[in-house]
Amino acid sequence: MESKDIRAAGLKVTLPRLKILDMLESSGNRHLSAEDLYKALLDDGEEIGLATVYRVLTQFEGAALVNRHHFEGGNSVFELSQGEHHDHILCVKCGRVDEFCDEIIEQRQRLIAEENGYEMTDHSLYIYGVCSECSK
Amino acid sequence: MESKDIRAAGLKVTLPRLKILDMLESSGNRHLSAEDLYKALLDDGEEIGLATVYRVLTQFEGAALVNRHHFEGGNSVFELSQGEHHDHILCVKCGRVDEFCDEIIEQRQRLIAEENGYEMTDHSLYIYGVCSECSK
DNA sequence: TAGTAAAATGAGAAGCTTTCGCATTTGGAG
DNA sequence: CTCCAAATGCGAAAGCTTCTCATTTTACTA
Repeated sequence: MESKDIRAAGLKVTLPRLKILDMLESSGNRHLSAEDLYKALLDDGEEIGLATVYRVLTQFEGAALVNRHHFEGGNSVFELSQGEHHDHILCVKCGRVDEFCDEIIEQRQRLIAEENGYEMTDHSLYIYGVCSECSK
Repeated sequence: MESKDIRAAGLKVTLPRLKILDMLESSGNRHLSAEDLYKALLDDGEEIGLATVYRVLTQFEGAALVNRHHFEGGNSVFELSQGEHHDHILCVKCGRVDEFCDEIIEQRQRLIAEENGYEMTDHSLYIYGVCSECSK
């Protein structure tokens, strides 16, 4: 029950928003596209519109409840922003996604931003490759 | 005259392809969207179709003549792949793009891929921030 | 240098993801 | 319980990118 998170974001606690949050938590896949989420909810018998899914995800992103990623060659995917920041490494064959944190890279990024006269607001790092399963 | 590059890619040397290459070289902006390129060519009085621009850029990408980037929140941009690999830092206010290379980050990425059992094929790193001009 | 087959082009249609507009419904404060 | 602002659902519309196909161009050959 995370109604408080929704309320804390200044949003009304509505059925669609709760359902979307539930789905993000309970789905085996931590990285879902809006379409994935929409279909999963329909399969569960929910009545919801795709536009609502997009709207809510965008609001949740603004409220830092979810993170949006633009993986190569496709649509946005969303994940619950639980815990600390992390980056992603993905398999170009099977689509598998793994997460990692690397403090050294984070540090270098801050340094590079500074060296170039930027105040860093965000960054995105994706490593693409072939996972161990797919390279057998 | 880089007809040889086009030919080396197994492509016929056609007017549109030469024009696109020229524009990528001569444009002050190293990072152009397909639309930018298309409009710039029209402004130069060329007769070319947008579909051709997309097609050619995709082929050039396959031939490693250009690199395609997906900057946040928008369309693809292309740049001539001259010289060595580099990453990008962009201003979220004015859209300015700077480039940088960081061997330490490159190293860490290779290490992380290895640790996760991936054969790295590619990676993309974008740092977003506010540039010195815009933060005044 | 002309002829020819294959490849490339241009224009518009179509595909996908995402957003918009608006009438209807819902949440929650009073 | 009532009511108003906020949220929803639906279809339409907006980008960006790709596809289709008739026409043109390239590069090879005679």
